[in-house]
Amino acid sequence: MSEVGDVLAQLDERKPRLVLNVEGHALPVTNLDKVLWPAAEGSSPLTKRDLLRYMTRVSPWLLPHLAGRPLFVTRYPDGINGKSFYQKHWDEPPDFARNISIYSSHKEGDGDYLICGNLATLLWLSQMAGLELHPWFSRIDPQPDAKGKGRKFSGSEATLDKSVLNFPDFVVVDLDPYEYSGREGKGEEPELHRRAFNRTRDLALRLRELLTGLGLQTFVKTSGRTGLHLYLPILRKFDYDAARGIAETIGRYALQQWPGEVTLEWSVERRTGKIFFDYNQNSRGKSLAAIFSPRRNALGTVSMPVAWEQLEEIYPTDFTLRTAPDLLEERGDPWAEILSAKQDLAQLLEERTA
DNA sequence: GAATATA
DNA sequence: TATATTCAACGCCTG
DNA sequence: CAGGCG
Ligand SMILES: [Mn+2]
Ligand SMILES: [Mn+2]
Repeated sequence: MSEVGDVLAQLDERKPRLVLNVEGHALPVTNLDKVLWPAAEGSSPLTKRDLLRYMTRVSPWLLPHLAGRPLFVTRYPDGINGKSFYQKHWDEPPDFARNISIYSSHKEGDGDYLICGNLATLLWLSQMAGLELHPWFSRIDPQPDAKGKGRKFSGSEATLDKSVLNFPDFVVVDLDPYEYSGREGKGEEPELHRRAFNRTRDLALRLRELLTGLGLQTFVKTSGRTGLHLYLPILRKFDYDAARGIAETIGRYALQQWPGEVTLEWSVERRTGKIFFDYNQNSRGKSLAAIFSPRRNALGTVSMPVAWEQLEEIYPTDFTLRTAPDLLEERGDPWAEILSAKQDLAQLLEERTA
């Protein structure tokens, strides 16, 4: 039996706690019937067992996207309505998990970061109620496009600066609609609604047209909450600062082209009515919710990749812990080849400035 | 959620 | 054995 | 340096 089928069969045993055998590793899992996503309008509750099943089923598509990337999580031990917190470092991760030492400017010293390279690590994070996965945009493997870059990440800022971890695989754009439905409580973030999502979708389609015109291939996914994530895969010739500069340039162009739709404002209140073009995540140690990551959303939505041709037919709530695995098995992952579609921005800039 | 301390 | 307490991030920008 | 922000 496949590893996925084997773990799913073990999870069918209706005990509240089990010791899973995952690829030969013993993994204790507890509180399997604890509700992490309470029942909402039109949806039954989702438990920790449901989370483990979901992660197991999507793992064949998810793990390749996490390979070699430092990963942190948002933990919700008491469910999505309970207290949550980020966790980047683990004292003593299980022996099947990989930990690497990376310099941190904040700490002025080294810290250990987790890299998730197997199903056991993924399910251990679920047991820790690490629902939301946040992988870096850079990774430790220099193959195939960063062969000369350093592979030592600790000791000093200078060492990390010149290492492969300072060179992201993507320029990313986070599109967050700040059009409010009017039903939000005071001080709350805008909730998902049709008009705001449709505007965000239309902006994404225009951005795609712009980038296609420059000969660039872009990938799109739902964030799992209200907006969209655009990823532009690049050869690792530019560091994070340069990637951020490119995203900012695209953002300034978009603001000038569509001033009624786009905002680059850092102040939340000044974003009202517009779509926040967030280029600020192009930074070492920052992240967006991973592809296929569950989110803090009443319906149990996940971040789902979408083919551009399908973007006008979808809505973020189409993709949940319940629905995404079947869809993935039917249609496959539109992002599967993203690392084979890396583009030479250095050459493009050279051509266009020449 | 887990480790630790205390009754 | 049961309960209480503590802990779990950080990079960048602006004033 | 503190506070805002994601
Ligand atoms: Mn977003
Ligand atoms: Mn954002």
